Amino acid sequence: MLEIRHLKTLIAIQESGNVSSAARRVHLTQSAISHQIKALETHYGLPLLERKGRSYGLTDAGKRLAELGKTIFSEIRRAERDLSGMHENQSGSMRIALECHTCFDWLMPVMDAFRKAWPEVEVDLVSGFHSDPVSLLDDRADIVILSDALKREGISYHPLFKFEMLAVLPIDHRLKAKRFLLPEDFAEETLISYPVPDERIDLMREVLIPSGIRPPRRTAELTVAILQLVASRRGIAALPSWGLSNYLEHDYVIARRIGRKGLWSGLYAAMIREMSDHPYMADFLSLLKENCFSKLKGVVPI
Amino acid sequence: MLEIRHLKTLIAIQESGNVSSAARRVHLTQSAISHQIKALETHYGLPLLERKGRSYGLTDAGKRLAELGKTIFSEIRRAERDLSGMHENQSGSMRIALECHTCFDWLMPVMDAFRKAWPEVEVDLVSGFHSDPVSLLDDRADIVILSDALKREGISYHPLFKFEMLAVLPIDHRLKAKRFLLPEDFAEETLISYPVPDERIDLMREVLIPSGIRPPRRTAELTVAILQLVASRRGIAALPSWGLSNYLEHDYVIARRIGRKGLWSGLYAAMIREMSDHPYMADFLSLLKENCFSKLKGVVPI
DNA sequence: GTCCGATTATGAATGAAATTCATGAATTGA
DNA sequence: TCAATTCATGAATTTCATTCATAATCGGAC
Repeated sequence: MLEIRHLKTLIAIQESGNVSSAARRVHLTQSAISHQIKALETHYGLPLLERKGRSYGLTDAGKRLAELGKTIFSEIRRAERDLSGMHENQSGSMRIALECHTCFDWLMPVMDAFRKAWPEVEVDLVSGFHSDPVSLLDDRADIVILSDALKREGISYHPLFKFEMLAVLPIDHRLKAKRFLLPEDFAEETLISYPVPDERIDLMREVLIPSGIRPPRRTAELTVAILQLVASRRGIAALPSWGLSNYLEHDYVIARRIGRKGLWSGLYAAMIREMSDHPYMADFLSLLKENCFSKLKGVVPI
Repeated sequence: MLEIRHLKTLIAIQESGNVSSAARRVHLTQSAISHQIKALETHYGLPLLERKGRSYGLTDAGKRLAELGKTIFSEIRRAERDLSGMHENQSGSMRIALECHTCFDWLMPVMDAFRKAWPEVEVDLVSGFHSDPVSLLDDRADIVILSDALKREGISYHPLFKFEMLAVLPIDHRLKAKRFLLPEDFAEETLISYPVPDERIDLMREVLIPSGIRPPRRTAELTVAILQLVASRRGIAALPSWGLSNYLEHDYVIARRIGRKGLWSGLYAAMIREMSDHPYMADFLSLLKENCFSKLKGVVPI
């Protein structure tokens, strides 16, 4: 009766807080999830979801099953790693290139976990950015984390997640009363960003350039440095929501939506198609996804 | 990809030593098992079964997955017990009646495990035998372990396993050269058995009475006592193969097949249909089955 | 209050995929 | 060598999870 897929679903619900986005996460329709849960509930004769108006969470029983799921998945991964160890190909290289500066923040723990699991694989971060990041796969990198998936033959793209870019303002900024910012609002501000060309900045490419607005820019290498500049009123920035929660909670800065619907961006992992068969690559990908969804607030599956 | 059912299958193969009987165990055809294993093998790119002529077992990879299965199932059972604990009905009674004397031997560990898991349930062994054991369910027992499944309305029967009854002889018996015994062979022997009427002895009911042979009988309450009497040449007995392996290995007695095809008997658990819904009953049943197949040699699913 | 948007529930239809069926090949024991 | 087992495999079938279509529910905006 109980199947792996049920546990996957429950965990997705727990982590995303509602059925619809859990459905997206496990690549099913909302209907499928509802049916699954209902089947489980009638089987165990216990409610698994708490449907109290807006707040929608797992009951104790649901939580217990989600917990079961987590231990089971970690057991499965351990076993599958052991299996991979019985293969020949357990050594190799993994050069990771990042298009997105902020990604350093969550990539580190993933890399650590990976190194533990695959001590024979040589992991490297490829620094230096490129106008066509995919071309790095030709010689300099084995996997590229990038935000635009321009398909190219022979390259496989693995969607990681979607997230919102928020405008970051000092706490007492003149725009703080607005619920969301419009392109005009940026006209008189200095935009603080990573040191990359305009077209590599989502806010510029998607919002400001189309509106003909070109605010002065100032750059910093590290996310914390950008935030510090914002906090000290040197300008405003646009950063992924998931990198911000800590600073927002401590009232270091404030964040506002960009445009009525928000400015959304997606992250993908790209690699030479043949590479994705390598067990260690598959494992890295699953570590990657798992980590995003369980650790990063506000990320949504693509 | 990997699913619960695969793990069930692998464990069944490991415990039964070949695909066909594993198939019976999981209530599938042999073909289904083959397909399943093949799918797993191509997915992991590793062989899971060792097909070396006669000896047919799991490879290291297969063993690793079977191990994974076992830990997963024990996790699942733990979780499901916790879920049952969230129910109201966690107390109750469980009076077990046995038709088969030898069953005491393997029932004890099951009862112990059960008592640990369901401390609130009062477990009792109902002693005293009955010509119609099912009728015990009317008032004196909640579950009956019996060897013949005469269906009765409102009673649910749960097949446990099938096993062979072997004739047990002293090591230097005159019949020791025979590969199997025929009814005539019993004519001059004393039959040592549990103290129950002729019709309750499989050997009598199925073999000797139909052949008009009525050897003298002598009885003992305990299996060890019967074996002792046999070893000291007071007669021969017929006992389930799974209760014998210890004694055979130590050359305390020898065992021979009864009839060319052997004398087979089946064991069932019967209970009032409504009872089988109770979570603790379901749990007891699964403990029961699990225990039979993993601990008893030579038992086959029905 | 009610209209709208978002979210969940549910029955029926669909479709993918697991299972069975029908064989063939391989091995063993008589 | 012949029957009897056991496993493998491609095709047919059946099962059952998922999707589709739609209703119900709920909260917030006006």
